[in-house]
Amino acid sequence: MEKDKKTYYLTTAIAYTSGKPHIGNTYEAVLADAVARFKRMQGYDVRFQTGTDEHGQKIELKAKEDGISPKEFVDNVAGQIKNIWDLMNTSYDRFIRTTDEDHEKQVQKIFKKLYDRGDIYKSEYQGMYCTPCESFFTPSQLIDGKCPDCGRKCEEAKEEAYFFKLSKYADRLIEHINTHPEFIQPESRKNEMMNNFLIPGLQDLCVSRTSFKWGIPVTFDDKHVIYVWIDALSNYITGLGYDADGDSDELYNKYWPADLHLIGKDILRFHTIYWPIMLMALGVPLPKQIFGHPWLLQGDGKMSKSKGNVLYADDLVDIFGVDAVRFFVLHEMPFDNDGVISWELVIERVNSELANTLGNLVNRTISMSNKYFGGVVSDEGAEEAVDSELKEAVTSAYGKVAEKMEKLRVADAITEIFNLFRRCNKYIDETMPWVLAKDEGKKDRLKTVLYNLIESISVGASLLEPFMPETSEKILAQINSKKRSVETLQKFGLYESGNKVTDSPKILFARLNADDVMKEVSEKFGEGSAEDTAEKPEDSAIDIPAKPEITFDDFMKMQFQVGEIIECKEVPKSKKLLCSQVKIGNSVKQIVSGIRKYYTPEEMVGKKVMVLVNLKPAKLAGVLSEGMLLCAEDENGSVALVAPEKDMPSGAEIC
RNA sequence: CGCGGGGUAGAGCAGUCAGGCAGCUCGUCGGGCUCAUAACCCGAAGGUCGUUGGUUCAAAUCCAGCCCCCGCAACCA
Repeated sequence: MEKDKKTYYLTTAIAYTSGKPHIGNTYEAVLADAVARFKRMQGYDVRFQTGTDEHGQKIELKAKEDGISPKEFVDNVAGQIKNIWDLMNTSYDRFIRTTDEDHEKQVQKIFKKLYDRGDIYKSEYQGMYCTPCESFFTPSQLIDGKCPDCGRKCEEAKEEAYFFKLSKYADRLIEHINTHPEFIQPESRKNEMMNNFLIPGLQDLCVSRTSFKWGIPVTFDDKHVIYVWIDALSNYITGLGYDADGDSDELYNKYWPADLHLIGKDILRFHTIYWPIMLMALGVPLPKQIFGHPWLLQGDGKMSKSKGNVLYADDLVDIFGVDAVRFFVLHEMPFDNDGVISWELVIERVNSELANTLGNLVNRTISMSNKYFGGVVSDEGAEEAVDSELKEAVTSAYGKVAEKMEKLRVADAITEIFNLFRRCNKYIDETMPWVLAKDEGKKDRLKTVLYNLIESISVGASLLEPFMPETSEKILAQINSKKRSVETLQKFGLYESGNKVTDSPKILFARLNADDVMKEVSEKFGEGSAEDTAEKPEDSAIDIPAKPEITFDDFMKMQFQVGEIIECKEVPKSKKLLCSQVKIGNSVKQIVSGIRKYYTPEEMVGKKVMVLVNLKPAKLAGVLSEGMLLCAEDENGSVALVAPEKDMPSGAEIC
């Protein structure tokens, strides 16, 4: 039996362990889980892999800031991510971490193999180099020709690095994409990749770094660590026990090539270009499909990061429960547009779909069964014409859902299931069981009506399992039934006649009062308004990386003065820039600042602020700037101008 | 002319690739019902499909221009 099963291997992108994942990241895992569960239901032998991407400079730095080792740092974050995935009931088979020993070992082998085959070669990376910081920068990153970190002079330099010959395989990849229209999904993305990257021509990819240490070392050249591409992408095969020397695991032989890589639309390029080329170079078959899903955005302005209330899956679960959150992200995500989430929207969905349509249906049906027949549900065969439409809706539901799922239209699949529940509610109105109950002669008809309802709910609940596993189970338990197989979902009348439903139905989803929920939310996670955030000095302290010590002479080189803003307007063609005329003593300087998001030109005028006067002028968005307005900046990039504490004349020196 | 996404009823969206009466859910209003979680069922109102022009018997849909919003990139001196 097992051998005959068709396999289905799907993966999510691995999450970067730089911090706690928000609801958008979680969406991907839940989406993959729904697909995985649905495929299992259809009888596939499914393998579902997810995990974390744990190397890189950013993590090295963050760990340093926290005063812990990178490994401790990623252990902590990966733990959080895994907890959230578990909380969301994602049924992954492996949670791979790029720091897993088996993964690291294979990545080294893959790198070596590509090198041995001549697809990776050593060359030089050119750029501007700051020796004290040991960092490379592109010319555009430099601040006035100087290092953006320490302000010292950078020099044109070369660093040795390994490069991967993408161009060699470009033609083959173009051919593959053209002959496999299903390869990149949604299809609109295909043109994007072709036009922007493949057709203009691929540049060889830099695949190693010497500027940081937190990565997998190149075995034959230990100055280098393997950069993210080869490290992270190869998780899809190393997680199955792929071996570059040909001694791969059973799992690999069984499940590769993957049926689906589910990823965010932002990383489509890496998965549809770099990854396939890597596989071609290794002589490994390509995955069948790569789906770049849209993003889940936080629509409500009230939930900005600067106010500290970004949406996290665990907070949402705290308020709404796992299945309500799963339902929301799966159902509210449009297929190729970005979706929106906010507390209010979740409340509305929970009330209308989960509480009203589904919860109430189950509850009223079970209540009637108890009220009229002591919970016993039996089919007395007293059919009437109205029944056929209900039966048709029930038996055709699976087909409709499967059709949507085939196209990964998960939201539409859920809609189909809820259409079934809606149809059941309508059936209750059509048959009016409470009227039948008053007529002793209609007893058989009443029994049959309730039987039809319970049977319909049993099918609906089974269909719900991939999307809302807990709810599915709860409903089936309440009606004393089991999850149906795909075959039996398409037949009506398989609920065991004479069976008894629970005599104490539990509310599946309670209706929520928006005001109460919002109150709870602000008590638990938030602070009411932006104004009173200031009274949390403990939390609002932030640390930034220390810069090298400077001498008093260095300090004295800088001239700070009080400046009065006498005129200010937005810089056309820019989004963040304001151009101010600043009166300093008796002269006026034009200064451009990137603070448009936080100050309007009107409120700038008249302010007396701290100005760095002797900064070399530079052009920003084509406009000359002759100094710098000093600002305080918090961790979210929100800024406040620095002003003298008492009124001082324009031009007063600050020292 | 940096790259990309979007603008369809009060809200959230589908429909656009293959042109053919403008649709779904929520909300609002009216009605019905009372088994149920003030739930359920029926009906109605509500849209210049961002804008201008073009192609067509016919355009939300195809073509061209313009406006606005959102990401990214750049720039945040």
